Amino acid sequence: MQQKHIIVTCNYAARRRGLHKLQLIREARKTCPDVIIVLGEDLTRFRKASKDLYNFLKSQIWSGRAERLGFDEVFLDVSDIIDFNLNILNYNSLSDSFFHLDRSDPEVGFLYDASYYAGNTFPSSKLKDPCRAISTLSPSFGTLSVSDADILEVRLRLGSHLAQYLRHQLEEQRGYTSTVGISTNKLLSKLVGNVNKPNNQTTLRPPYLTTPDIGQSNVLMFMDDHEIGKIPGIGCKLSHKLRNYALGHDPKLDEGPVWGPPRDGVKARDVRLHPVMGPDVLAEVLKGPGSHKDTGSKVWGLLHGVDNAGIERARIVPRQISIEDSYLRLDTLTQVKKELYKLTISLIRRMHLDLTEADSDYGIDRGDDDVEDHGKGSRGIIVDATRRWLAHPRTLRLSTRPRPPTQSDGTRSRAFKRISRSTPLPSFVFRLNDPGVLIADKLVDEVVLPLFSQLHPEASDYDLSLINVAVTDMMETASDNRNSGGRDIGRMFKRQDEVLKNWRVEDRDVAPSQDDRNGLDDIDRDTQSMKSPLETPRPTEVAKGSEDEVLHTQASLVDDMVWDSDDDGEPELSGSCSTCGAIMPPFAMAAHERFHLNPD
DNA sequence: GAGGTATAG
DNA sequence: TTTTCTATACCTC
Repeated sequence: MQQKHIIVTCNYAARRRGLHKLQLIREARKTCPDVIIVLGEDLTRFRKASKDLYNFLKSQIWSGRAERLGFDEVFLDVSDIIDFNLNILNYNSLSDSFFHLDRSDPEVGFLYDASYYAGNTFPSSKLKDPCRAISTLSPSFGTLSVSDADILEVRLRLGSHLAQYLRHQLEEQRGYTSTVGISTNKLLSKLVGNVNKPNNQTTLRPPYLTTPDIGQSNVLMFMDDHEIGKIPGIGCKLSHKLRNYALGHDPKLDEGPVWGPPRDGVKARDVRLHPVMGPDVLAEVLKGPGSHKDTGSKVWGLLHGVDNAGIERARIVPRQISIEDSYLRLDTLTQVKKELYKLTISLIRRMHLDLTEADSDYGIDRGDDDVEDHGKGSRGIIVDATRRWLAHPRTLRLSTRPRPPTQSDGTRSRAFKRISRSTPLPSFVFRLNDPGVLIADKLVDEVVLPLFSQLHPEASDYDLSLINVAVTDMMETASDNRNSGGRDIGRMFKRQDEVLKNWRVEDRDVAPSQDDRNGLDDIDRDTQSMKSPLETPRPTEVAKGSEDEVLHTQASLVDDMVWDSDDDGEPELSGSCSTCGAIMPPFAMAAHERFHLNPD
């Protein structure tokens, strides 16, 4: 798929032929003359497919904990499902197990063989040893002290079967193939998902701890062989510093333009086993602008497969929406105005697509927020008084990337940084029955151009390689509950009175003044205390998807470890739906039941 | 709050 | 040409 002069992404067939992401078009054609390149400028379809993928996967799990990573990956926390099935597992007949997918309906689920893993494992099992570790789980299970390692073994097996089931459902019901990793946290499940791709799944086998009787931890073994830069959370800056350090260079004496994979061969083990290495040394090595406070211990954890980050529910609305374009040359005000106008039109359209929904009672609708079809043409900005805003951004930001001035000594400065200015977003952009073109026009004149002048005060002393226009600082309208999985709804309703003071949820609603906003800031979940997966090993799955055809379908399943059933913060004033288990205030249940009866 | 850095797909 | 177009979290001031 092409953007500008670049192949931005390609499917596995193309990769097998030697193509890769961010490759120049001409290179790609040379490598693979019969390549089919499609323009990939309009991502509307992909956004929609991504949303569909996410909603589908989320609908299959109990916890509501489904987190997106990009368009095509989803982490799922399925701990509760695994624990439920673990508790009712009959160890005398593992081969004839039934996996329950519904707490209250024992008919819902599938048959499976709990004496082995579904799909691949890492390390791969040469010989199928179906009964390993299970011998210790005797019929007297209840009175025996079963080791954490044995429980983890079974939980991961269950996870592997659930993953296989979900992948099958995804293919049957949605037509997406997928790749999945199953482990106890996001880091491990994502990485182990890479072991067999595409269209496959891999479970990271125990032991997760190194012990005298069991032996070396598979987690360490697995992590140790990873290139330092392949570890999620260690990007090019950190890996560069780590490489320099591990190779014995004085970080200050680092020289040479480090580009591409500069120096290879530095693995996680090289850093981990480096003399005197530890969180403090790492903190020292990695410190610098842009690194966060905790970098040392964070990276030290990553090297050991430790990742305490929980799986976060996706938000109803994004935190920001931005539209950008890059240019070979952009240095006149006339050109700039034209581009700002184009970007602003796009931005308004995206705001309507992603920040509004069809109006409906209780905010519990049939999920039909498909305004996409109306929003396509460049002038086709939706004008629809029956829609309402899900969130009002309060800030508009304009960023540019000035082309670095060529130095007199011929050396081109490498700095390629963005600069930005922001300002409150005027409320006229929320008028749903004004033509978008007029809104964009007004916005450019009154807000965007002044911002541009702030960024570039000299009338014609700029050469821009990029412009970005963004809206940020979303104020969500609290009557929507669809991303809460039921958990926060009690709290949201408690706040509704205050919220309604500020927001007209109708056609002409206007953003409240900044002074008026009440306690919406801490609408986030209570902070949970989390344990290290290695201290308390419990299975997690990550599913990633195959990158086939049009759709990148990476779904990551993470089976718990973060949430215990006793602290999920459900509000007291709520009932739960007998069909789907969603938690909601009693008065919302009637409408919710109608939703089940009439799904589309 | 404002502006910038780092990371990811 | 460290590139494309986004999105997020977190840093300092």
